[in-house]
Amino acid sequence: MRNAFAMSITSQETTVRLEDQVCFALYAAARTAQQAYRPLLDELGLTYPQYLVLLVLWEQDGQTVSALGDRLHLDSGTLSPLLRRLDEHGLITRERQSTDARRVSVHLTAAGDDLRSRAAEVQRCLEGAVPLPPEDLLSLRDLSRRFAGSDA
Amino acid sequence: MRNAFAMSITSQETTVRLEDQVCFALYAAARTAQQAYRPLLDELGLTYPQYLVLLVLWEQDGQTVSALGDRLHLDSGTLSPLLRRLDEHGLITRERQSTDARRVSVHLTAAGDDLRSRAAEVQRCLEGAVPLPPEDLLSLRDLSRRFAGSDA
DNA sequence: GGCGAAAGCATTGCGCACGATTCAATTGTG
DNA sequence: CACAATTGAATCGTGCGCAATGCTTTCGCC
Repeated sequence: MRNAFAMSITSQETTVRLEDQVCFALYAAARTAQQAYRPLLDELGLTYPQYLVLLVLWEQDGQTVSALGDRLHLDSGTLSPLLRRLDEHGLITRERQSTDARRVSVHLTAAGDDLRSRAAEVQRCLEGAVPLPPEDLLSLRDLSRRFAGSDA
Repeated sequence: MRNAFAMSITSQETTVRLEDQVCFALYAAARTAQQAYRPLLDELGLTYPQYLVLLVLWEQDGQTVSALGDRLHLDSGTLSPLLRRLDEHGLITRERQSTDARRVSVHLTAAGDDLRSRAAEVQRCLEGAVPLPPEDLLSLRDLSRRFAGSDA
């Protein structure tokens, strides 16, 4: 609103600066985070979204596709091919539920379960690499959650 | 290391909870931000990264591909096809510099410049839609910048 | 001037994200 | 029971993101 008058004069006036934008900062920070994970996850043959799926399955095995999607805020259009690749890599299996043949439950294989301890090492490697003090990380996490959780 | 013993008993012990992770919070928040922009940018025929490129060009026209990449933290593998689509949509033109034929400078067309005022409207629509108080948004932006800026 | 190294950009390949659509299976309703 | 509506997952098309590769151009250095 504040530049309403200036905007009416010439299009040169509406300077929306990139660096002022919260959304761009989030966009850049999220990609920075994934880049930090990449070299470590490469050794496990995982992408970051695949790692997140395993994280959810390690918490509780045998969840449905839509349950995974609820946790990760992803739909079947993203998860189905991702799960197919995890299946092809031998980390999970998928099977239609007998009680409701619409649902597909996702289960870890032994190989998928074995990655858990190696993934814990990934976490330890990254904890030391973050340049922000712990209290700022907590603030960043909580603010991000509130930002994202608002639409849920 | 703290769960090394427990880990040797059963793999159930290394619980890295998804919701505790800063990186997942950033990942989810960044996608939430893009989803907030999407319906508004759809009316302009833009994606969010395309909008960011135009934002940079509205600040200063005629920048090179690598200059845009520096601002947005994107490489030519991402920008080249994105710029080609903006070109095909008639919003920008690209031309090799005569002084240095390696460089390609990107210029707004009249149509690209006209989008500027409509984009300002997008900003105003979103400002009211964000559920966080302004001071929290500033905190989120600055923490995100520090998180991302550390690797620069 | 010649020539190897580096810069700048384009292309390719793969894996997300997401809207839209499709399809089977289930649920709800009369 | 019939049948319309809904649900759950898969598929498709488009557009990022990014590593790897290739190619032209420029620069550095002799």
